Amino acid sequence: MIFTIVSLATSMPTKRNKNSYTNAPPVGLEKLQSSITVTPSKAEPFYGSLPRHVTPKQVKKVMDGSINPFTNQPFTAQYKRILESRKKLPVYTQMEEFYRMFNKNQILIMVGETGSGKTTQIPQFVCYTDLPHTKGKLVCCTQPRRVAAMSVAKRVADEMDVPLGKEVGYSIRFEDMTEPGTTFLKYMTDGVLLREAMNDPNLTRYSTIILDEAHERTLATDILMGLLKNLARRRTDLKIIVMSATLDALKFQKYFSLKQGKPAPLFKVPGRTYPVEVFYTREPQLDYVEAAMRTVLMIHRTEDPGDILLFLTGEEEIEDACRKIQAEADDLQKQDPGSIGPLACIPLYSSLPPSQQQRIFDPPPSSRSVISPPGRKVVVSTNIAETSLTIDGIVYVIDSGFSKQKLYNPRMRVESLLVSPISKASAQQRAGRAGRTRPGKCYRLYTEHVFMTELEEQTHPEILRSNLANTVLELAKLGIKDLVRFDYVDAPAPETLMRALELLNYLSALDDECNMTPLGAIMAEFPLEPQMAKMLIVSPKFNCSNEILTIVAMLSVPNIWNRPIFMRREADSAKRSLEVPEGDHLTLLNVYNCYVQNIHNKRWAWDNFLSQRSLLQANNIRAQLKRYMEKFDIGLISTRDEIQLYVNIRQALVCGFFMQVAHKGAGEVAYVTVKVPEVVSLHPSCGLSGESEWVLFDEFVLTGGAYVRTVTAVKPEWLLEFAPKYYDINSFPNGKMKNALLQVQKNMRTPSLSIGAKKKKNKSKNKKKAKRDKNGAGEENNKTQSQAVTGSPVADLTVSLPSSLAL
DNA sequence: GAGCACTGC
Repeated sequence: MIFTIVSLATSMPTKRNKNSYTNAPPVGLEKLQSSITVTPSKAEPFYGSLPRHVTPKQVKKVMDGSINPFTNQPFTAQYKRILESRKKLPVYTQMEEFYRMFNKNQILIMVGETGSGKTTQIPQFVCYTDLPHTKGKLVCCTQPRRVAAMSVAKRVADEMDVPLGKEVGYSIRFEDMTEPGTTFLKYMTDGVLLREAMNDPNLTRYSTIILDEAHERTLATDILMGLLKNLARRRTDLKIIVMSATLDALKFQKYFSLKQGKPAPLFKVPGRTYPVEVFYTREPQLDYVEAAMRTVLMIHRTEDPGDILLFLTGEEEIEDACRKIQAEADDLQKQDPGSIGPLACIPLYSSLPPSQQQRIFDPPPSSRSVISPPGRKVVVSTNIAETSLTIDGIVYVIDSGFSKQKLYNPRMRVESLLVSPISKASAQQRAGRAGRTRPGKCYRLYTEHVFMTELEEQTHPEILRSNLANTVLELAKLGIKDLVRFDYVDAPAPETLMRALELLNYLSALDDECNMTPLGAIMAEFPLEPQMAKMLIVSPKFNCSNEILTIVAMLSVPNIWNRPIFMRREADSAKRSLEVPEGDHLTLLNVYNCYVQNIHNKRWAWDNFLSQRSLLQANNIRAQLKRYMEKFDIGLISTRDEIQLYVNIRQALVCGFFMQVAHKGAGEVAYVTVKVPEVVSLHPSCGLSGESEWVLFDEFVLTGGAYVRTVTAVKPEWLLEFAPKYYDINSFPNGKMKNALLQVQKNMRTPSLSIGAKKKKNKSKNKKKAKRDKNGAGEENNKTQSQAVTGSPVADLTVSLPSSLAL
């Protein structure tokens, strides 16, 4: 494979640039510092200052002073030390420009590349002029990830010389490190701010809201942008800063334009990274995994010391590549130990246990002898290393050009993962990972032509790739009635919105005019998918809310089953011993109960091939949801008799998941999903024993084939009884499914028939009818889909509310 | 008889 050097990655400043930051402070700053006279221990450094009228000169004076203006305590030596390093950040040198723009404008777009210091400094700058503590307000800064919110808050607390959780804090799910009345600068995940908006649409607590990493376009950030743009008109005192990477700036400037045709002002700060040389292949590569392996070995043989980061798409691919690279590199070294050093290949993906993930920070292997060259570390990673994790010492990046991306198919109502080409922005981000500690190289396993002509500029924002049921419910709770005309940065497909509305209507969360029902208002408060929220809220009616609470928590965490490659048989047999024959949902309940019984046995999870991390997380989520249940006075109820309990649970499942049901007629091989017919198989991990004509499932996955995963057997009578609106038989296309349901309905009306007789009758009738209906069923299906969207009056609204709810 | 890209409440 031949690479050609084509370009230096754009927007990477040269090394000289960097030195100018570290060695010599900008002229203006130097002058200013020497002219500052430190006022000795004056009690109020901000005495007489008005919020938003503080000048940069005053700010610098206070920063360089001896008294912390926010606590009136003397600054520590650590503060002074950190301040000196802060002064070297690119953003610090543009403080005056920032204040000029911030004081003059309500909305500001800010662009700052890696290393500019925007995430740590801008919120502090804002505090120095906003003086939120003087008016009982807060400044907040959102992050897409929990870890970032926590670690940045810690850093900024140190920089401001205050304990974390006091003046500076953070708020993430399960953890609120703030002190009401004291905290005035709060880092938080975007999801938490969105939750706060649901209870206070004016976000009155905040004087300034900063959305960081807006270019990542998470669902929560996108919705927040829409809300804030609107809120800015109602609350003219609120200031908004949207921070992003360069490429998206103009889009955000136009979106946040307050006056027609006048884009929002842009504040731009250069980054501080090293140049990265980019190489492309001359020819397209048919097999990128193979090409990647050859490139790793080529670098190892011929390039200077420095670690390698290789981007592939998923766990299996990564483990496979690691084994092969390791084997080949070991061979090479054996053959020629004098000129080739040892190589350590380390996999990285999110489902890896944390101890394994830590390995990426190990130093490269040391050379075996004095004459042999130094060792090299190769990290083979998913996209997790693109944004979430930073590895120091990476000099070479190999970019396969692919990643797994979530896609939503509104017609099939299925979210699935698909290996897809990355965007230019993503390719640039990957390349940048090579230039964090010194100049680096990036090898792209595709041609420059492909890069220029075939890659999209940006990765499609999440809002265009997701099932929006949850988002639509949140918007409804936020009082957004007209979803189609909501001011999205990028509007989702109308069909996706229709699907969400349809689901919420069937769940009785929205009425036929799309008004939120009392039930919907409570559902929106739960941090759950609408199906699960509904199921949990109605579960006291079935005397099993205690158990449904557990099941919902277990369904909210990543896969709990460990299955190590060399111990599959043992893992499978351990799983079998925990399985409940009626269905996987009951198995999850059983696993959780066993986990709690053995909570003091640290080896229990390990011995049973279960993920300790997922079980712990389920326990956390269960506790949080339990608090919500108490808040809404939803009773925790159990049923003593286990047989009855299991029936009750399966009935409660139907109340949430009646749209996720598949049917297999007698004598048929495959299951077919209801209403929108798709042929599906039970996922091999499914523990359901025996034949079950009707099954309810949690997930529909498209991997190789169409599978349903986490499956429980249900009775068709329950479908008709607990979801009469969806199972309105007239809305079904003629065919086997309709006949089966008609038969069930008939039997429900004539309960005098014995069970045995019922079964016989069913069978013979179904067969005859099935033959008649064989033709033309496909056409009918299409009709049903469009009918389903309009829907009929909410028949089961009254049934949906638990009697314990006084509404 | 298959496989959880990555986040978040």
